[in-house]
Amino acid sequence: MSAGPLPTIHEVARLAGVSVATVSKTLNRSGKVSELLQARVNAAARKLGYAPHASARSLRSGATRILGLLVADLANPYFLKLVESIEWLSSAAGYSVILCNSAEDPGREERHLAMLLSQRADGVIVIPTRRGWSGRQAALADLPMPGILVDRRIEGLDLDSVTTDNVALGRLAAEHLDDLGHRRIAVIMGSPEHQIARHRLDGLRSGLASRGITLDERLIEKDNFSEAAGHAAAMRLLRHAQRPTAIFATNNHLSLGLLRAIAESGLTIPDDLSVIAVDEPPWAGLVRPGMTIVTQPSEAIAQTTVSTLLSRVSEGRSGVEGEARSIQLQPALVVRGSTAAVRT
Amino acid sequence: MSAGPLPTIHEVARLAGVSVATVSKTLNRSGKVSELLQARVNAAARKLGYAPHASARSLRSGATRILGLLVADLANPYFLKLVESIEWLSSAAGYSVILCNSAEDPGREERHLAMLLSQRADGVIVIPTRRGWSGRQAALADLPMPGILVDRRIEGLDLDSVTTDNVALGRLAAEHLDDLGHRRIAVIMGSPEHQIARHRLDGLRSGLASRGITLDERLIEKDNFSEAAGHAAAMRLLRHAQRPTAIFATNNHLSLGLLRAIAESGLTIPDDLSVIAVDEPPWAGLVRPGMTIVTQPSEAIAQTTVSTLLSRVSEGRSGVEGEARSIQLQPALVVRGSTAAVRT
DNA sequence: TGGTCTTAGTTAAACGTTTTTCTAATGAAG
DNA sequence: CTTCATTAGAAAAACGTTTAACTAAGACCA
Repeated sequence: MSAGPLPTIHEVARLAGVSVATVSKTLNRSGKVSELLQARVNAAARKLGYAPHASARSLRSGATRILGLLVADLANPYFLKLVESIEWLSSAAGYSVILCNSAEDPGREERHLAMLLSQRADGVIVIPTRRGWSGRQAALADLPMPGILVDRRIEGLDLDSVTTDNVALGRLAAEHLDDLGHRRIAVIMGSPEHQIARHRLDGLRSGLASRGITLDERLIEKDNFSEAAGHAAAMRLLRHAQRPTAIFATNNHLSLGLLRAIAESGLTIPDDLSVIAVDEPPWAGLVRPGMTIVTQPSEAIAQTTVSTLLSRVSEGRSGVEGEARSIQLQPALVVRGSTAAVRT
Repeated sequence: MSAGPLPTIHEVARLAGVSVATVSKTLNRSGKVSELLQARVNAAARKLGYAPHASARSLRSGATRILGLLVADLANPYFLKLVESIEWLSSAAGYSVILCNSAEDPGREERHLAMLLSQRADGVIVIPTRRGWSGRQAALADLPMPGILVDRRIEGLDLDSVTTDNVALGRLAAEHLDDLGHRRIAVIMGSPEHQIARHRLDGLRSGLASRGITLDERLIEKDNFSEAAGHAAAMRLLRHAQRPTAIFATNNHLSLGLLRAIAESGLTIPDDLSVIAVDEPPWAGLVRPGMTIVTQPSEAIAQTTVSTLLSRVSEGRSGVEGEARSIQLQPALVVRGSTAAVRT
């Protein structure tokens, strides 16, 4: 915070003894400029510490090289991983990222979207809030720039999307538990209105069914996605007359609550109970025998998201409409010590 | 992604039957416009779905209403909390945030800084990387917009800063452990070159000293800040001939490693060992008796940061130089079950 | 009545780029 | 020696705002 006003392209041009057009062409490597003048221009620019004015540039050129990243909930470690990767990839591709946290509040989400529109972001990546989309798909559909949904899809909205195959995720858990001989399997599923939770449960159910096992509906705990809810649900399950031999927690918060409940009950994993969770929480190392998990391919999701969006961006706003790509990526099973063969 | 080109202020003006100046004044509530015309303008703007072009606006007005947020390491939960709060407060104040993660890489940090300069952010918030600042303070000092350092300070750089009083933090830990009668106190401090770690250690040492206790230098484990380092250090301490009765881990990653080591050793907290950590990690609930911690006031830090920066912004670039404010906020002790009176 | 003050509104300049159009110079071809 | 392309570079227009400078119309006053 010392220098006065920043140098403009005109001052660079004057110092180099050329026209502003030549400076622009040199700095952008567009058009033909002789070696000699290029050298003079570059020297002048360096000497003055010239930094092109992004607003002026985008006003004229129509591109901002800014991406909007609208996240439903930054506190969710899985979303955070996505944010990290997306920021990394975007900046590698020469784009800056405006971060917006909607904190699961549709109102904030809408305001942020309006801001990104005013900002003329070249593209918008949206991890949408769980609720409040019923009447507001329009806000996204009418966006004049390319947009892409991540992790959660919005029903009835014709937009590119990248998500985990959550049915497959549930099925992976089912197959693993069956392989270990489990029959009394419980699920802490979170909110039954949430599409993702439903898909995971469906996957589990159908996976078990295809092995000839019927999921006991009384062992499905539904509530919300908080740690407290996970804890409460776990407590109910553990007090059950016939305790389940395995529990599937469909989300990070829930599994944290589950683990706390198990610790408080003095039970031992996996001797008394097998546990399988979703995604690698940062504290996975704390669970003694290691956590068996089904993971979403966050890296690949980020990568696909950014490359799909950027390809739409370069297609131009004239990109052929009505053929939204909806990409599903496959989860993976990571077996560690928290699941074991059922005691006979 | 449906509508064609976005409407400009001219089209709003034409539809409302007024001049563009009148539209501008109405929308910005600057200058005098009659009720009648205001109504016509607002109606026209709404009808067309007009969203002012931020680049054009800032080109002319000189302000972008964008803040740059340069974070040393997004994966650090404490920094993440700061990011969340800062984004929240900024957006409440009408500013958008460009998020940059330097991932502790000075090179990335420098490139991001250049980008924020080009972007003409109105202000820049920097949580600087640990290393690589020796020769590069210039990059920050020469920034033509207000900047502010958070969490870490850079020696010899005359810039506003908001940090935790880390000496006080160490002292809090010292007093608590002394109150419980601990004498053999170990520290897992991370890198000794890191100012923050040094301050915390200094605080612990001086706190103990003022109670007449000398910190055993052989129980100070120095390495880096990774979980692995924390684990290794803990293992060494636990194997010590005379095991310490309490361990102070100065950072989130380190305490995670420490807890893992304790779990693997089959020791019980706090019966065999008291543990005190810094900051509330998301998995604090997993530790059975609850974690005793010294917390940094992340909310207050974010608040102070944003308000200080924004006041600098409104002071204008002519803000009186050379009187950088360096603000220190006080940590707090949260006593839970992981510390207990030493066994006699 | 004629002059001066306000006031609501318009006109036009300016912000710093990119890009289209134009110019002058060089060289090749006839 | 013309004529015609080709080329490197310059001049100028344009992007969409804000804002300074201007104008016309009342209102007020002597």
